[in-house]
Amino acid sequence: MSSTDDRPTPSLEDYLEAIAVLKKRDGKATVTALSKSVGVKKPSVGWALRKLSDAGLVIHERYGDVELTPDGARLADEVCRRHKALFDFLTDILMVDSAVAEHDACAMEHALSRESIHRLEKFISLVMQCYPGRPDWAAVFNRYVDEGQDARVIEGVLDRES
Amino acid sequence: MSSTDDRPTPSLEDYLEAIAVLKKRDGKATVTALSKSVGVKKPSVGWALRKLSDAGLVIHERYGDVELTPDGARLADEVCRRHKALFDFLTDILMVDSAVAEHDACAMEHALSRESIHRLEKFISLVMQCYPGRPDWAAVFNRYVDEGQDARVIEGVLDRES
DNA sequence: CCCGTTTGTTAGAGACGTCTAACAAAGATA
DNA sequence: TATCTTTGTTAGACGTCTCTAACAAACGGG
Repeated sequence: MSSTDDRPTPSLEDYLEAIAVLKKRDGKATVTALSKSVGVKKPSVGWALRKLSDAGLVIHERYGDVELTPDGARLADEVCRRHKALFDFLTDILMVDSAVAEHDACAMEHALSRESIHRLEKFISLVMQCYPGRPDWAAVFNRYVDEGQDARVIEGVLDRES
Repeated sequence: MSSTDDRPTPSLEDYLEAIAVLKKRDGKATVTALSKSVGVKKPSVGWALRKLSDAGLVIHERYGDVELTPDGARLADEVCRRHKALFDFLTDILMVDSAVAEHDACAMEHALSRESIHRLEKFISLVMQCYPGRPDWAAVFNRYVDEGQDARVIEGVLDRES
């Protein structure tokens, strides 16, 4: 029954993700950059940083840059992974327009349980590696998911079943 | 760029969906039933009904049952469709546990653009009808989406490309 | 027909997340 | 160093959505 775990609110996850992205892209995350990136005014960033700070997810001293704590970094990575999986699925598999996919991924990334995200990632990589599916897709995919096998093993399975 | 259109808030969409489901299941939607179904207290339902009523989506006279206006019914149907597509994808294709899928679908159903939902529905029906994919899945799927062809046509495409 | 139960509503409070307006600190430029 | 600009913070308001407590209408059995 533990599907969504305990996460920061969607809003706070957005800030967390933006901090991670900015740090990777620019080397640092400032209030102004966050404000632009998240699409809110600066006082809202201040509010969020206070919240994240209280939750032990960021370090932010007055007028300083924003740093992620280890917990914050871990959570930010998770959000980014969810975002990427959804975006990849939408663009690579459903072939949705990339701006729309970005938008949808942003909105959905807060709602995916660990179980679903895991299976979605597996699904994407399976489809990517192994376009030409064959009869018992369900069995193949299930095996892939359960055992985390790579493409070669799948190929064996497919051969066996085709 | 019109991807998400203008929708009621996620919260109001939940109420709208619940009304539609209850009307289908029980023949009517009462405040108490909505309260249980949505998982909020009755005054919250009252608040939502006021909002939906102001938006012209439901009719609700004091102490009476809730009725959907045509606009409300249309929107409710859209939400249900998004819910179903996500749920079907999670269960039938990703094979996520159905309780988890239900939970995730509920949470994501507010975030899918028309474009994505359309392609997702097509994808599901394609996979369902035509499990054994073949080489150029992308081309096949694109054609299917663009032209809304049924399984027989797809089979032709597949034959041509295998 | 009266009374208890169920159902629905009103009033008011409170968390979340945003905004504007005004101010304070830092940094650049002369 | 005095000032201008950029950046960040504070204070306070607002809209959404929820809750609890208290009350009012409707309903059903005696």
